[in-house]
Amino acid sequence: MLDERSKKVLCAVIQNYISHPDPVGSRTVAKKYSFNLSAATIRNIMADLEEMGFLTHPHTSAGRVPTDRGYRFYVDSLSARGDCSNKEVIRGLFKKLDALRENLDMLFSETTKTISLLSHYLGVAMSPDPSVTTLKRIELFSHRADQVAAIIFTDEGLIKNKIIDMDLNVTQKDLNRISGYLNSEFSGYTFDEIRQRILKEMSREKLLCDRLISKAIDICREAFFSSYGDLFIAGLSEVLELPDFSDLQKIRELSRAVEDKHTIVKLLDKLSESDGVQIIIGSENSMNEMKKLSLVVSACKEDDKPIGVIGIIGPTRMDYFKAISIVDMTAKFISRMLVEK
Amino acid sequence: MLDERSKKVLCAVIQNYISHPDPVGSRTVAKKYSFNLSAATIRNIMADLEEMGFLTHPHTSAGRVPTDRGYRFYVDSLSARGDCSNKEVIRGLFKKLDALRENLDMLFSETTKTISLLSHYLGVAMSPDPSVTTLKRIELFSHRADQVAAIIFTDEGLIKNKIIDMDLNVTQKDLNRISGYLNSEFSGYTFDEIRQRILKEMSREKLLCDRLISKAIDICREAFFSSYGDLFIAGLSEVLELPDFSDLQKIRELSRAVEDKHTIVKLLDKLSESDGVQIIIGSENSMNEMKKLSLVVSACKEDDKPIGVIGIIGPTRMDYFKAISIVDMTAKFISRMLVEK
DNA sequence: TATTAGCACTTAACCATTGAGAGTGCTAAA
DNA sequence: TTTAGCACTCTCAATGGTTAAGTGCTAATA
Repeated sequence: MLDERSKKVLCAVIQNYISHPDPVGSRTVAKKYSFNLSAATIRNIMADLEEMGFLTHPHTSAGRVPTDRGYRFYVDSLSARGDCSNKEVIRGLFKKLDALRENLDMLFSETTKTISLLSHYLGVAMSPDPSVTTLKRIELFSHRADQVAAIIFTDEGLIKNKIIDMDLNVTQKDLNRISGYLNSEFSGYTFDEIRQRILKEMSREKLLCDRLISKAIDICREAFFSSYGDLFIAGLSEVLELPDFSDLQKIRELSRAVEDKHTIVKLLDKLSESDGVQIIIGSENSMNEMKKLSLVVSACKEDDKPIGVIGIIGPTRMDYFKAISIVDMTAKFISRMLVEK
Repeated sequence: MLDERSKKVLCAVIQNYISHPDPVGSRTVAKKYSFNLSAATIRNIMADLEEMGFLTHPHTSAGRVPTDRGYRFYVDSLSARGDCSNKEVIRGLFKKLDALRENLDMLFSETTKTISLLSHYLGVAMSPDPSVTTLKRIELFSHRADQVAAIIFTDEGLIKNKIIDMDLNVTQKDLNRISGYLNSEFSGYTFDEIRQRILKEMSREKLLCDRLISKAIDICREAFFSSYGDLFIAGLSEVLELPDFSDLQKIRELSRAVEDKHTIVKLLDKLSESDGVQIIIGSENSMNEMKKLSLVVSACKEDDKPIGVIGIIGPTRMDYFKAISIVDMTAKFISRMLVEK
């Protein structure tokens, strides 16, 4: 449906627009990219591309600007991925290696900063959705009066604290028995599975007679009921330098999108299962707040277990090639690093 | 040095400017505030106030605008504090009561959101500087190969995880002995004191012979060496609605200030010792990034122990009265809540 | 002597006009 | 099928004139 020549013109328009935020005209394309065609011909082609929905007009006498569909075509044709051996990236990431040892949260938060510095867009990262992490061990301590502290270790190397309110006093001895029971019963299961099993257990009335075990189940319900991973975003000041966010209205939209972490979390959550770099352009996204932004993300995996999502948020007019290669490299780097450890 | 009338004019100018972001002229003051004086007289007074450094001129034919010194005078004369019984505030805060039970981090993060919603400025909160928190108990677990997880409970109710790299394998049994030793030795001391004691212990060569204890000291060094508290900031989209941040340059400055958490942490840290609401206006602040912003903060204390700092960051043209009362109430509310618990 | 009215002056903000420049669409010729 | 040419459209920046707000100063006033 698109002949070779049209494709080239489309890509030329997009590339030019990405590097230079003004609508691009037929003359520019004819001159800068060595088609042996006159401006008039290019003009005709561009008119066709517009009719097909790949380009638009801000107004009659302005050049062409890509639509989301245009970007999509461009991105899909960008097959050469990830191997832009950007030394800068590698060095930057190596420096962050230390942070990893500390804890995953630290790693993710540093990663977002690095990504944003490298890409000049927003860096995002989300630690794994707890529902798919696997319980390794749980330890319980009486904390303050009426409160129990649960320390949860996962196979992924995460440590989570939960403070649980209790309606009656429980001794440390009781807690030890409870944690013993929980570990023997639930260790090796994901939080999701544990939740489901708890629901089943609860229906067995026999167990409810054992006060301690019903207590244990209460604790579990609290401890494993945590919906989403943590979200990290960095680089707002970086992105405000872009001409795309030169007017107040757009900045407000952006800041709302960034502050409404819930939206982004839901979005990233959907993508955390898939492999490789994924791209969502503008309105392809179902979230209203993000309609004018694009996402380039990749899941990080340790062997086959998802251990988080990292990515870039930027304007639809984004340097997708650069973004893809940064995200790809970073995700692979983190995955590799975690396997080695 | 300032007669009663001048004071009143100054306050009138500032109040008007706070509620309405345009330079205020002599006519406005004469009309809106019932001085029985003509505009001309007000004009003379304003000229005097300008000479004394309380007001400025954006340009010759514009009205007056307060200087930082002017704001300072105004704020100092605002003695009626905190008792603006704002029902809204109270209700909003009560809702957050649940979050407290979870953990302090959650509480602080929610508090910033509430504060920003109520004030329409940035809400900030910093959890306590670890160096002044008191160790209640430490538990050690072998985590992954070569890694030990330290769970630190403080008297303040905080729980901290630290993952510590070990150069040699230690069994769980060893870890239990180590934690037993640490608890008997350091429980009840602040992190600062612990650090100092460790330095002393290390010089006693006798102990170094006991491999386990030297190991323990290694662990401590890692575990208690954490410089600052966590900083939470919320409400950027709120603050972008203000006319004070209507141009790009100012927004960039603001976003840089917000992203450079280190600067704010240092600033808040200085204020975490003092009692009551403290106010820093524009250039009174030593940090360059914050020269055009004001801070209204208060330390939260449990009995006499500092458990964090909360506050508001906004433009120098801030509704200080409202800000002060919100900060004061919130800080007192949190302090009270934590004592009761 | 303190206050006020009046007036000249300054400046920003708004508005309409203008011309240049960029780019298009269309037509007719190659 | 491609291209040259041309009329047309639209933005943008500069220009200039007008208005409104506000000042500072001076002279009159209570």
